Amino acid sequence: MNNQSPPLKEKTRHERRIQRQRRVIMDASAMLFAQKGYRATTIRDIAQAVDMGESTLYGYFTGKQEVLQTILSQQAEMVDSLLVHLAELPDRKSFVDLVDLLMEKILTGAVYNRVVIAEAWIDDEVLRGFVLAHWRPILDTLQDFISARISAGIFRPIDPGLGARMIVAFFIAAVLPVLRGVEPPPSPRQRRRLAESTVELISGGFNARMG
Amino acid sequence: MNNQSPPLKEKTRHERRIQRQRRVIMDASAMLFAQKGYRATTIRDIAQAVDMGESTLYGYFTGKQEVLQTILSQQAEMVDSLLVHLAELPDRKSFVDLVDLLMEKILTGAVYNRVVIAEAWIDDEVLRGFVLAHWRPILDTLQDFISARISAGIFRPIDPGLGARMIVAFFIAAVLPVLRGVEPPPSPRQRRRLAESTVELISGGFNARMG
Amino acid sequence: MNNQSPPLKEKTRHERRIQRQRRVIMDASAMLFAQKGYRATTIRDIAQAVDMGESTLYGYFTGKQEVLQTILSQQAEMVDSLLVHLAELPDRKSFVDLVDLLMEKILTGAVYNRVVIAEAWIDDEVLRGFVLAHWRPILDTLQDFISARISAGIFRPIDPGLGARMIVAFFIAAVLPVLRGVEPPPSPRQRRRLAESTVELISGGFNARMG
Amino acid sequence: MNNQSPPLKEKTRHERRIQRQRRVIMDASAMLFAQKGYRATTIRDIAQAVDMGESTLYGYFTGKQEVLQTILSQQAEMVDSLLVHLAELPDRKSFVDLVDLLMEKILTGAVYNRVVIAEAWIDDEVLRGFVLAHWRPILDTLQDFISARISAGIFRPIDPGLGARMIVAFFIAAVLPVLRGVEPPPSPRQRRRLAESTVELISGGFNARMG
DNA sequence: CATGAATGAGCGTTCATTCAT
DNA sequence: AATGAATGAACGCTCATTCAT
Repeated sequence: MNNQSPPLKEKTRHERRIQRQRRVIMDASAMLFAQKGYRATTIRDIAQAVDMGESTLYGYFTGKQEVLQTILSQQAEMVDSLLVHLAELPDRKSFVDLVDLLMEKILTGAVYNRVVIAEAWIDDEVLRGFVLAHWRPILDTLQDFISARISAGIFRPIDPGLGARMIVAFFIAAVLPVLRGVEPPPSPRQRRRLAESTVELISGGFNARMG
Repeated sequence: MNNQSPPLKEKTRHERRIQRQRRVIMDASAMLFAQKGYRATTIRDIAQAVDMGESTLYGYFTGKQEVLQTILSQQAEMVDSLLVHLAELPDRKSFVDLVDLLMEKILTGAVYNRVVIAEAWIDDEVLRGFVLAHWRPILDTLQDFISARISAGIFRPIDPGLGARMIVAFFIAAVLPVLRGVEPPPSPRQRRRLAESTVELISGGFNARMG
Repeated sequence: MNNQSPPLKEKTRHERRIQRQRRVIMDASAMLFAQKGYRATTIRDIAQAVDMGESTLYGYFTGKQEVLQTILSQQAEMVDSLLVHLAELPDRKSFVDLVDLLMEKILTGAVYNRVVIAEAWIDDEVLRGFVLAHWRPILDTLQDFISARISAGIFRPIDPGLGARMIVAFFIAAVLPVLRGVEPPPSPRQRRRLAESTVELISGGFNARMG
Repeated sequence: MNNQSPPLKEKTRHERRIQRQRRVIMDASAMLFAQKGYRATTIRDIAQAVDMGESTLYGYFTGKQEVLQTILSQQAEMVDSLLVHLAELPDRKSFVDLVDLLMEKILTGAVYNRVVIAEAWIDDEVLRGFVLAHWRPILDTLQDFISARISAGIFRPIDPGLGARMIVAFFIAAVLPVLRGVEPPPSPRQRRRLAESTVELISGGFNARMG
């Protein structure tokens, strides 16, 4: 029999329990941080939301600050994970896939991103350490993508920097209302259609083609 | 005796003084709210910034909350004032003027807008009462503007809602880094050029024209 | 069957185990109480020091308070045990032996005594119940000892109370730095020499003898 | 008239008020620290003792810690002030004056010294930074004093280090019960007599002079 | 018997606001 | 009108102790 690893399993079970609890706390905290802001959210609020004693939380996090830090770090990792996909995309798949993927990734865990943005909007350290630092490679990749298409004669010769920023702009415009919670998250179908429209408009612009 | 108007004048002078002080307090507060967030900014911080006693502030505002409310209201009025200009623009002036004007208005008092955004991002009441309520007419106007151009055959038949959102998207992309303070405010020249590039890209898209 | 005494033996073995554990816990606690103070020492500190779960400690003591009480009681018993030796000493052995013995007893388990002093210095109940109550007989014995020597013409006629206090004074001076941990505990040889010097000075004073 | 310095006086008045309040708080705190220990004394205890709101205390001290620090520093200064007197004494005045002076200084503000001792007994930093550091010069002076008397043939040739420690020993023995509060502070007369007895015993020892 | 998890009570501290001058 | 002083309410956090396994 394979009962050679009970100690491992035992440990894993315990650790899984802890991880599960941390998740529960983080989810509730993110929800509250998103709705009221980090500062205005009290430990009591969080404890109430997860139905624990306040002091119990301190068994899973060293304090309110660490809950936020963990949320930020987790989202930073999420952003990093985008890069892996992006790097291979431009050649193999269409522009639409790229936009669709970015949207999907961002909107998954929308509440968490709302928290990240809220903090980054106020705190320089968060902005630089967690947002700019991790998004920069994405922007660079986009810029390379545009440059390559210009070289290939697919795009007309525009400033790649401005171009990259514009893609991000559409992005933000599409995604912000959902993150903020004024629009419901789109279904995969809706998201795909939005991505297609977006790419079409970016590609062709508003202007009518002259016959 | 010369007591014809002195009471009036006295009162006016006094009121002007009060208004001046309220301005000073609001400016300092907005600066601090922008940098540290409303919650994290203490009355003591503000009093120190304007070099007054803490309790003196209560002679000009009923409390910290009212300082914020006043900032929000003021910026809501600013947004309303955009509408007046916008309403006449589409016919007389170019698209570029429109974008340029919007940018200019938004970036004037950037700190105030940063505060508005920070609060609206967190507080539903602020979002609805001060932001959505006042920006909605602007969006509608943009949508009308696009519809009109489609009817006129200038734009190709796209969804006007999506179009309006895209204009706002560029807008946000151009303006957000300045509001956030990661980019310096552009000079009028730079702003104009940015507006031109933006409009050009919106109009023509990225794609190369086929011969 | 051989179950005549097993229950007894079993119980005894068990009790010994418990006593051993209590000792371990008390030693670690005394160390920590001495270094950081009773209040500042947490159950967690103790548990960590003895490598047990925190709640396990409650199987051996009813709480932190009882650990302290046990330490205090134990040292009170130690002081009582001094009396047995003292009572017979003055006649049979020299003054030096007396001082030496006291020093040895006090410095054995120095950490425990440091804790006792710390508590007695702060808590009236501890001072009266554990320190004064048990030291009083020692002081009385010393006083009797001095009175007897005065009667015998060995000491000159001084106030026996003041004399007893002075012996204790030398005592404290010699012992306090070791208890406090600013001096290492003396070797038996060093202790003997210190006792001799002390007694010599007490006997003869500082003054040079006039020819 | 001498009303040229009102601003100075005004400032002084305000500062005096603050100093007075700090004194009140320190006195009450020292009392409580002495009775229950620093750790066991809560801000609420202190606030209650001085009949203030808890938060009011923070207008005078940055926290509980600073109250203790101030007490410690103050007593350290007191000890330093002893040195000034000591330096001139040995030649001009008698040994008795020296002992009497030391006693008086130590017993003035006995509660404060009790707190200092309590902390020094537990906290190494306090012991070294506030006690040893400031008492060392006193001990050195005593040692010099003894050496000088030995050279002059007044004292017999004993170890000056041991001698100094013995003087301190008597000192501690005389003073400790008062600091601890088990004996009332002596009147100046009583103190003088105690000093005289002490010096006599130190000088001549217990032993009867042999005819 | 041993223990990690849970928790209520309470701590030191902050701060928007009010009060007395 | 201006202000330093005062404060209640609430916050983040700790810890001795209990509980469930």
